[in-house]
Amino acid sequence: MDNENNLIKARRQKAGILAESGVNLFSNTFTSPQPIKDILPRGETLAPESHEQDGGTYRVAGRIMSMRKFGKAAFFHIQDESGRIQIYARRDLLGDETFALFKKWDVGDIVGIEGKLFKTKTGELSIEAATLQMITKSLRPLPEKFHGLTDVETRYRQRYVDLVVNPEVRETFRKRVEIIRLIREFFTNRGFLEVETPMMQPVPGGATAKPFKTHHNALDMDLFLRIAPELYLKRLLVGGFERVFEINRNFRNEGLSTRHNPEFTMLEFYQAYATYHDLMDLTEELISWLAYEVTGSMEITYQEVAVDLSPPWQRYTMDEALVHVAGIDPEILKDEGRVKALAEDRGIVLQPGAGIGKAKTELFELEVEEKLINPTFITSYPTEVSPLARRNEDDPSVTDRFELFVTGREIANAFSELNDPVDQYERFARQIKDRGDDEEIHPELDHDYIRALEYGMPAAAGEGIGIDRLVMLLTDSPSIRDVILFPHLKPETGGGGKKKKKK
RNA sequence: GGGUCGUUAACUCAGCUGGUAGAGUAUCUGCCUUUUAAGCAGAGAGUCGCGCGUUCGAGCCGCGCACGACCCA
Repeated sequence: MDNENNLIKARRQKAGILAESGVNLFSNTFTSPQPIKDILPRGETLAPESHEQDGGTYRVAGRIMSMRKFGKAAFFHIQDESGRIQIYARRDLLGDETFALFKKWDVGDIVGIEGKLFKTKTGELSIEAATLQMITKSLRPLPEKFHGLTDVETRYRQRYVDLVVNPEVRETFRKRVEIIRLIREFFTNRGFLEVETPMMQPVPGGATAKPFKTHHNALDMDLFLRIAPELYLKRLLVGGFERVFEINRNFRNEGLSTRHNPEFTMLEFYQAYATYHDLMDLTEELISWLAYEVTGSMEITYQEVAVDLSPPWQRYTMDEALVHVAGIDPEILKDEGRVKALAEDRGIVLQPGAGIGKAKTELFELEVEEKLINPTFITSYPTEVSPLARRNEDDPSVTDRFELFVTGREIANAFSELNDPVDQYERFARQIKDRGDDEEIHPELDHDYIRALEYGMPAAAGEGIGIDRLVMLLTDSPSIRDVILFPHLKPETGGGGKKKKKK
């Protein structure tokens, strides 16, 4: 072990001494401790420097987070999942032999304590240890108690340490769990069925993105990690499930950033006999409710910017947004040539085949998106950029689609679904024909999906909400890596001496 | 992919104009039975991310690489 420093050596030595004295360093006999949180209220009526008279013995287990040793006594804090409490250990109560072994305990060890409750003269509720048990000896020192662990790289790579020492990180991930639980509750209460569809797909579809490729050996066939569950969920509408949702991972083989992880969690839901207007109402209700449940208010702060999630939310067509938010003359929007000229004037490079719809979308992304701080629905997306959405009945150049933006970021994407198999086939075929060597568009057509549509899919609306970005918003987290327990990082091996040591 | 910044003890960080490595916490030893970042005295602990170069001499200057952060595409 060339990576051991003197701190780890000291701990190994202490562990050795304890083991020679008959201490089990990894015991599993201290069962069913009480949650620390349940004990804390008993301190409310206790006076400083007094013992609880009729409380009996308490039994707690957790990790030692601080240690103040004296010659013949010590104070330390232990932390379990629910909270933290101070323990007082004194030699005259524990006996010379036990106390001598106790002196080999370190911050980071996981231990079990039994004893009576009392309050110190400074008023802190504490347990006076009557018995002590080593449960797990820790061989690595925890980060320093005052500054804690702040190096983001180490925090992401060694999330287990981050979780031990940074309570706000534990809180963020508890909130993430709560948000997902509430989403399930919300949809289940509205008659939606939670389903699981393939993560490994022979033809990846439902989005425009580069997929990860894998291989099934026994079948000797390539498979792709899904970029979206959409086409399978809509097959379920064909099958007669009228309201379905799925919360699971999508995988996209693209760059990493504060907003992109190669695997990310998506909520997708589909409702038969509904339109995208219904989904706007539903989305408004869902997210404002989540904010209230999780943060206690619909008015939140994200990275020091105030965001009001109270309904109703602003709704603009893309053209309206270009006029009202970007300040573009509405006359220009009527003319393909002038829109393209404006786009090029703003530095946008349009592909040869691009039409007015693509140009408007590019202008929107450049001039409007980041200005949409409070939740805003953008509707009437050009058909050109919406291969799976239903055309608007009055204006076939746009689709019955919306995207939701909050703090300048896309949070949701929804549309009334295209269910005409002929139209869908033609759009797929055109995409494939025009794909060139674009890896974001799969060269094979999903014939089975077309076949499903030919059986008839009820009119429906569907939506996807990026859970990670939603959790970022509701937990005020600046990076997607702050809301994913184990975000993807490059391997830490290689020349780096520091990295090697941390391994 | 491009730019900027960062990487020094286990953790958090200093390190001047290039002159041979520092602090606090943690660790070890001694004292200490109501502490709260406990205290007092002492000690040990480093491949300065990696490599090449410039130089009498590099943590510091140059080039390349790795990893990370932020911004841009």
